[in-house]
Amino acid sequence: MATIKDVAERAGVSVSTVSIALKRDPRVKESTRQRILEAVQSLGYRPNGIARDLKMQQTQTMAVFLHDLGGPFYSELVSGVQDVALSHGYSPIVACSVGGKGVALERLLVENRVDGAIILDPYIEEDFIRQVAGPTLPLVLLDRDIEGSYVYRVTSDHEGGAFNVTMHLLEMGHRQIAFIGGPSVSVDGQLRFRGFTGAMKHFGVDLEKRFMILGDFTEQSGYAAAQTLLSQSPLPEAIFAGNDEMAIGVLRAFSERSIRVPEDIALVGFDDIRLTQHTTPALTTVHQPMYELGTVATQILFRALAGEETIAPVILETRVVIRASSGSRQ
Amino acid sequence: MATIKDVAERAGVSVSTVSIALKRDPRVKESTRQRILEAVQSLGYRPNGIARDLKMQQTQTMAVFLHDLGGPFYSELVSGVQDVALSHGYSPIVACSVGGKGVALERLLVENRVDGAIILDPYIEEDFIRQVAGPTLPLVLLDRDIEGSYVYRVTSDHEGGAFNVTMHLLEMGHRQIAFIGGPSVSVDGQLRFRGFTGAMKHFGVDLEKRFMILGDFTEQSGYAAAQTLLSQSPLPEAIFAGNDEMAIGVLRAFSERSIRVPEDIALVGFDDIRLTQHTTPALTTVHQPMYELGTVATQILFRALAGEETIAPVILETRVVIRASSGSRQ
DNA sequence: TGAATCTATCGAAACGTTTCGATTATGCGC
DNA sequence: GCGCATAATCGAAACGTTTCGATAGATTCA
Repeated sequence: MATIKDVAERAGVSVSTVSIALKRDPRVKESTRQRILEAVQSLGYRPNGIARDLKMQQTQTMAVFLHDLGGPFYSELVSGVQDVALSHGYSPIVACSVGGKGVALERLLVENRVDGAIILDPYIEEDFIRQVAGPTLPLVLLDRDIEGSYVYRVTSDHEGGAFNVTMHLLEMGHRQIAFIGGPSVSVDGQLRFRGFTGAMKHFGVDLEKRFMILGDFTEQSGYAAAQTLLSQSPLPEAIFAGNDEMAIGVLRAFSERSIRVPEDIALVGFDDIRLTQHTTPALTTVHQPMYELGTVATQILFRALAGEETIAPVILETRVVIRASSGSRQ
Repeated sequence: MATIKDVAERAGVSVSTVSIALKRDPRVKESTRQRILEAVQSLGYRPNGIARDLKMQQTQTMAVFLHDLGGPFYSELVSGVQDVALSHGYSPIVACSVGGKGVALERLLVENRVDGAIILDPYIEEDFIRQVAGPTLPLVLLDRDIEGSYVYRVTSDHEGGAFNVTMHLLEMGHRQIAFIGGPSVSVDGQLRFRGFTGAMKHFGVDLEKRFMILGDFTEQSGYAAAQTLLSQSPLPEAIFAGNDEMAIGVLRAFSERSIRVPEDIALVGFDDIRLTQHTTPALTTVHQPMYELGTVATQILFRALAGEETIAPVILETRVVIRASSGSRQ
C-alpha cells in the first residue's frame, strides 16, 4: 500500500507538501499540486485514516449502540442520527452491544476509537458507562436514568404515554386491567408502569396483584404472560402490554384460544411498531418519536463535543394511537 | 488522557515493559506486573486503540454496509455476521451507505479503517467496489454480480425461489399472473424475474406485457403498481410481487377497493419478512436464509483475510412458504 | 543595493502504540 | 568468587499522518 511518502518521492517534493497539497491548501503552487495528484493516481495512493486519527486525536466517527439491531424501530432512530451526524461531517456506525458487554463496546468506547456515542441498551452497566464517559468521549443515553459527567440523557415520555393510554382504556369502560411489564432493569418499563398506576389511581381503580405480570419485552414473554392470565379466572377486561412485541404475543395466545379482541378482552401496547397496523385487530398503542429521538440525541452529542458541559435531559412527547384493539366495553 | 508512557513512569519501568506486561507476557515478573496494574488503575489508563491499529496495521474490525438499516430482515443478517465475527475476535460495525456514496464508505473503506467488509447495497457503484477492494481489504458482496480480485460473492437462490413460488401459483390454477419487479439495478430483482418467466415458460403460459410492472421494492411502489393494475381490465388472476414490502402495498390498495385476496386475486411476495405472518390474509412468500447469509459471508471474509485468494461464489437455498394469500382458483 | 516582504517548500517532531535486539540483574555450578 | 545461562527489563525504531517553525528564492521598495 502506497503511503504519502511514496507519493512525495514520486512527485519529487516533501511529505509535508503532499499533505497540504491534498487538502487544496493555496500555499502550494498549482503546477506542483498537479504533479502530486498524478503521483497519487499512478500509485493508487489512499490516505491512511488511522494515522490521521492518531495525529488528529479525533476520529470524526460516532457510535450508536443498540442492544439488538433487530429492534423494530431502531432504523428510524438511526435515520435521525444519521441525518444530523452527516451534516456535521461525522459518520455514525452502529454496533451491537449484546449482553451489555462485548468486543465492540471495548474496542470503540474503552479504546477510544470514536469521538462519542449514543447508547440505547438497558443492559450496559451503569458503572461502565460512567467510567468510560469523559471529556473526549461524551455519551448520550436513551431511556436511561444515569447521572454523571459527560453523560447526557434523552428519553420519550413513557410515563405520560402510559398514563394516557391507560386513561383511554378506562374511558372505554374497562376497569379490571392487567399490566404486563418489561424487564426490571429497563427504566422505560418502570416509567410505563408508573404511568399505568398513576392513571388507575386517578380514576380511583384498585390494582389487582394477580394482574401485574412481568415480561421481558419479547413476543415470547407476552405469549407466556397471556397464558398465565388465562390460567386464572376471572379474566381481566383489558390488558396493557408494556410494549407492542408482548402485545403481539398476547394476541397470538388469544387467537389460539379463540378469545376475541377487543370483544372479550381489550388490548393495548406501546411503541407503535409497524406491525401494529397489520395485526388483527390493529393495535392501539403509544407512538414514540424515534426519528426525533435520534436527531435530538445527536444534536446533544455535538453540543457536548463542542464543549458544552451540562445539558439538561430532554423528554420527548409520546402520542396515543387509537386503533381497534381497545374497543369499548358495552 | 493518560498514555502508556505515564503508566511506565508511575510504575518506574519502561514503556516496553508496560506494553508486554499488559498482555500477560510471562517475561515480566509478577510483582512488577502488579505495580503496573496499580499505575493503570490510579491513572485510569486506557490503551489507545488507534495507535495500536496503526502499529499493527490492522483493526480487527469489519464493516457491514446496508443500503438502509431499516430493511426488515437486516437484523438477522447482522446476527449471523456478528456470531461468526465474534468467534474470530472481530467487531462488526454496521454502517449505512445511503445513495451508494457517503462519508462512511469513504472513511471506512477508502481510508482503510476496517480490515474487510460485507456489502448489501445494489446502489454502490461497481467501479468503486473494484477499486477499493484489495489484499488488505477483501469485500464480500451480497446479491451482486461483480467479479474482481478480492471481491467475493454470496447470494440466495432468488431465481430458484421465484421459479418455485411461481410454479406454486400455477399449480393452484392461476394463469394470468402479473409480476411487480424491483429496481433495475438490483440483481436479485432481475433473478426473481427470471425465475418467474422460467416457470411460466415451463408451464407453457404466455406473459402479458401489461402485467409486467416495475417497482422499487417499497410498499409505496407496490401500492402504485396495484393501482396501475386496477386501472386496466381484466385483472390478472394472481400477482407475484418482487418482494414482501410491495406485496403489502398491493394488499393495502386492494383492501381500500374491497378486492379480496385470494378470492378475487391471489398474491405472493418474496423475502418472508416478519410482517407476512400478520397480514390479512397471511402472505405466501419465499424465505431467504438471512442469518445464514450473514454467517456464510463472514466466513468467506475470514478465509479471504487468511490469504485465500479465490473463493467460489456461494448460492444459498430459498424455500417457498405457503400461506393463505395464494389460495387456489376454483 | 540592501533590507524587507512574500511565496513555495522543506525537515523534524509528535500522536501512542508494539517489537526487536540489546542490556543488565539474578541464580547456578564449581 | 568466577564464568555462564537465564530471567527481567530497557531503548529505539517504526507505523503514516499533520503541523510548526525554518529556509531558500523571488519580488518589492526606498
